Amino acid sequence: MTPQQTEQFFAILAAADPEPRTELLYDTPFQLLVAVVLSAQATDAGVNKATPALFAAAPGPAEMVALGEDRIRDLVKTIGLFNTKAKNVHALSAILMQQYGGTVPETREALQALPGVGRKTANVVLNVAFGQETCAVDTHIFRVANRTGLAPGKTPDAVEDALMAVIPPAYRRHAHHWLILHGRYICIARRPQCWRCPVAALCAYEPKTPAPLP
DNA sequence: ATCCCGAGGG
DNA sequence: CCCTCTGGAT
Repeated sequence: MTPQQTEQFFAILAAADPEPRTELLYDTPFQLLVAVVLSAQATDAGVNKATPALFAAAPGPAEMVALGEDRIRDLVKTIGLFNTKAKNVHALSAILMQQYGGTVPETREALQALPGVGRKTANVVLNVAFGQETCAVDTHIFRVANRTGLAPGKTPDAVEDALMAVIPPAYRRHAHHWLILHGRYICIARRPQCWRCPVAALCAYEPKTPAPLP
């Protein structure tokens, strides 16, 4: 994709959502962090169902530590990989209390040192909670970057590097948001909805899928 | 490369 | 019934 096409690509996605909300959907960076840790290999619907009760019981890291691993596990039972996730959420909360005064650190290194937090989760927190110009390459963005030809790469890390190299400065802050929504609702894994895709003309994916018969 | 591991969709 | 879903650690 040429730089002009890349510019157009983002201009079109941005036009669909010109002023993405910058307020957190969760009350605090801590709750966002926990929600993203829980979202690994899980559906967003499953996480959205479990988090209200979890955060009602433990809104911050102090309460999460007090709640204890067993009760956390109980509250996230309906999500896959719940054993690992309960352990990580509890351990991570304890570290925030011990090392960061109960706050969420704002650097990639500190975030990635937390249990259950890898590069993708760290990048989401940095972007969504702290407004940094990072792009978290999850399966949605990995697929969109490769399928469209926007920023091809064989590994998520390679795609992230490619994205950071091609995203025009004006779009860097919200590129993550626009790309993930595009992947979630239009450029779907099984059956991309090319017939209603706003960037189909710029996309390398072939054959473009036709609209389903009524 | 393998394990973790429930819910929902096709 | 089989597969995927906003991964991370070993």
